[in-house]
Amino acid sequence: MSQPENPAMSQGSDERSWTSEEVVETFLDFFRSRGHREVLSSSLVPDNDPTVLLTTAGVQQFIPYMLGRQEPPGRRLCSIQKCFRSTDIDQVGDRLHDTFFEMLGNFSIGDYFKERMIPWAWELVTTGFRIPPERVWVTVYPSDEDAERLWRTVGVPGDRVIPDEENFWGPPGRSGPCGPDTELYFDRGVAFGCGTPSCRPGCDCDRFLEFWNLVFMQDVQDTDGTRTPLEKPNIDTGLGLERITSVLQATPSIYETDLFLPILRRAEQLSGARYGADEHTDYALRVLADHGRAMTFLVADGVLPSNEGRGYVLRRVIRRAVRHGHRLGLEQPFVVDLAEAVIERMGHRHSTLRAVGAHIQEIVAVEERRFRSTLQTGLTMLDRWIEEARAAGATELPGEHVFRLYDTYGFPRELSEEIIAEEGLTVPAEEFERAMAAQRERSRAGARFGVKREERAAMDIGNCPPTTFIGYARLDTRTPILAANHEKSDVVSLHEGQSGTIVLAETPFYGESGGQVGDTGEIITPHGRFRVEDTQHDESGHILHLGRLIEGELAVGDTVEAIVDAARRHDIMRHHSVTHLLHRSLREILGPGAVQAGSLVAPQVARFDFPHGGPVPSDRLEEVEDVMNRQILADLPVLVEELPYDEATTQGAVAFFGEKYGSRVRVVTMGTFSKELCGGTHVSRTGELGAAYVISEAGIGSGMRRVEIVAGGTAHELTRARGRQLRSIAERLAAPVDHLDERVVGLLNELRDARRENARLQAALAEVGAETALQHLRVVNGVKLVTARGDVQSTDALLRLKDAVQRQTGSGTIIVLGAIVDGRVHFVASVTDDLIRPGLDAVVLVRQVAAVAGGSGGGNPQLARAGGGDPQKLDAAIAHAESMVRDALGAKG
RNA sequence: GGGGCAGUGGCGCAGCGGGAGCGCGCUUCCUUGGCAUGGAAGAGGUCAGGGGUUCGAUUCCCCUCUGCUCCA
Repeated sequence: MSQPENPAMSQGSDERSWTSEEVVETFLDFFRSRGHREVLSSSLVPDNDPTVLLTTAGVQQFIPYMLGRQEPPGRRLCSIQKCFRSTDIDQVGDRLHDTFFEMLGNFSIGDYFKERMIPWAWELVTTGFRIPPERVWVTVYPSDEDAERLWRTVGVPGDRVIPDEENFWGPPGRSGPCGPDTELYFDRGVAFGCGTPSCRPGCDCDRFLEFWNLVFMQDVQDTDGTRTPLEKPNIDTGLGLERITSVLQATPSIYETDLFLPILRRAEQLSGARYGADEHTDYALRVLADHGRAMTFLVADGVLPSNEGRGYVLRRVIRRAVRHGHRLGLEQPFVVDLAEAVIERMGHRHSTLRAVGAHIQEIVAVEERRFRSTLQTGLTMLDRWIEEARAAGATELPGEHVFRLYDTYGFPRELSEEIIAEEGLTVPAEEFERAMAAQRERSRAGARFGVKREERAAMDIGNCPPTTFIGYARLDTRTPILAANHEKSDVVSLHEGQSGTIVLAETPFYGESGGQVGDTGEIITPHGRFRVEDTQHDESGHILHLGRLIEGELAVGDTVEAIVDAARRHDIMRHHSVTHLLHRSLREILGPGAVQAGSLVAPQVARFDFPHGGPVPSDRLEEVEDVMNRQILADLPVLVEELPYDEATTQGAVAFFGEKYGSRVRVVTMGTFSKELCGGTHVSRTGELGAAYVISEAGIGSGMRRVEIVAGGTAHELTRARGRQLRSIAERLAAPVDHLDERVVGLLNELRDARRENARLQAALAEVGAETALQHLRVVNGVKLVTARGDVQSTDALLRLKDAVQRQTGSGTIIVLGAIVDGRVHFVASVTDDLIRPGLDAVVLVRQVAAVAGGSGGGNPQLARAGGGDPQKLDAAIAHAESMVRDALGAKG
């Protein structure tokens, strides 16, 4: 690229080139020296909001602070946040789009505001990054006069401050904090522009690059849309690392910065393609560069390929990479090398990449292998269709075919179209879209919605303070009712028989979380009893008791007795503790890849999902059981402690995804065997589990297995039930339980032998039967006719009887045989090829014969079978057969 | 969570309302000094499991299980 595009160069004041590391340090130094505390990037998997798929902005982890729900570690914060935006995933490959990126951000939690922020931003940009001031433009929200004034004050000329309606940062959901924002643009020069007089920031052309967004969070929006000013407004900014680096390194796009280039170079090396030589290969190389980073960071944060949620995002990223690698001619697996390049380039700032590098490479390699095999099956299908189309002289291939390939076999659409185009054929695009729309419609029509969550969300209990959970230590308490809800609206009282939701000041009831189901129990009011059928959390820290008033009255303000069903809770606690033992045992037996991907902890059973390539053989499951039960017999103490998050993870606790990332976390330790972050409830010694059994192991999706285990009372009931079943079987087979195995093997052998013997006897009987049947042989007009009743036990034997007769008579034969099998009439008719003519074949014969006995049948002209009807009429039907054939032959004369 | 596809000898697959097939592999024999190859004969299947429709189901319908896949 030519010199003048480098702002530094063109300025002539500073000719050194920036590295992205220097960009990061300059940013952090700037804000640290202004009282900001650096907070580590949170995981790409958001841990404080289950409704968000992946972390998309730096502010995400600070929202609880801004809403005043949690105490921030400081009022001035800054971070380099890993972000992932999946909405543009299909556009990645052009110069603009990417999925994974890093966001430099500074945040004010009710501390400084615009008056400070705008001058700082200007200072950092012009003095810190030394971007020539005349190349910076800004946009502001039209009514935000403060921002406009502040920009002018720092020295931005009025004609470079552009009002823009778009500059408003809405609340993340229906309600929440929001406010105007102001955006900084870098003017890359007229050479990049569209040349129109109206070209300015926000234009679709490449001239103006937005690189920094400053959000002034000053209002709170209600569910009905009204905004009220925040008492203490916040600042949230996002400066895209890739973009600012691209500006400072004067590259045509983010892909030529030192953040992407080493990865892009590796892709070049692997494929032999050269970046810059051809727009098509450039596109593919950029896909590899972005997706290489994306998949590496996703896996590092615990995401695994699957068919849903973030796992699906990861799967698509890896598959797109493979697909574009394929376009570059990469026939051999390569994503492992891509991951390696990313780890090499980024491991120094992201040490976890190095720590789990081997794991990352294994995961992506497996996914690549899987996808390559689906590519293979798709290719063979496509070849066949193309051949068929050619043979039929068609110029296009039905869109349904391509859709089917995509929907059913996961074969990429563009690849289909590419190959078809190479063969000189086309696919009508609208046909594909139509099929896709129809599929969506079917999908939607079949979907049902969960009612429980909707009801819960409708409850307006925002004014209550968060509920205090006391259920770790106690299972009952006295406490006031703070709010009640009935059929989606708040009420002050509930009447007998009404269902509703109740919020207490404090509660021993555990709200469903971390896989552990909610508690049940009772809330005893001064005048009534409320049956708690389930307990849930809402997003604002309340614990909701869902149930029904089974007796008397209940009013908000009542002081009540809240009593958890203790026996059920103890069953749940046992199953939660055994889940930890299982987790650790699985890792011991199957390897470190067996990390928790989901779990259900219920009173009757615990269910545990984890990634694993295929079925776990039963002997391995037994080993897992052995390990678990050894820990139970060792009666390990279960220690629960609250620790600062950092301390807990450095101690080696296994951190799941979705754990609370507050200042303090609960760590559950079982002897030296297991240590996990966990908010659930546990027994105090592993001996309380009694025993643990794996009761099932199954696949729940590709690469994902589910194990169900039971402990405590359920385990005891299970062994008892199994014992009963065994004894019952032993009794039936008249063998001691210890010898059941041999007995069954013996019986199966006997059965097999008996079947064979039976087949032999049937064959022999057919020969004998044939002799008898042949006594009925007649010759009519030169045709050999056999109509007879056979003495056989099965339709199969009747058929063999016919074969035996046929062998004796040869060609020119018509045979009609009938028999009674299991109380029903069956017929078989055969006509040799030389006799078949219109009006005379086996089907016609057998239908008419069976009709006499009230049945019907069919087959082919040579051989037909029929059945059903009245056994009494068998002889009459056979007699009819003979006269029928005589008529048929006689008519022909 | 909702859709689609598949489950047939050890492996890869065909068949798709009327007697379970093909290729590779396996066993035995022949050809050869031996191997590769070639030739011949043969063993091996509750057509995933359970219901239903039908005179008759591997085949059609429903459910379950298993695997693959798309969508949210």
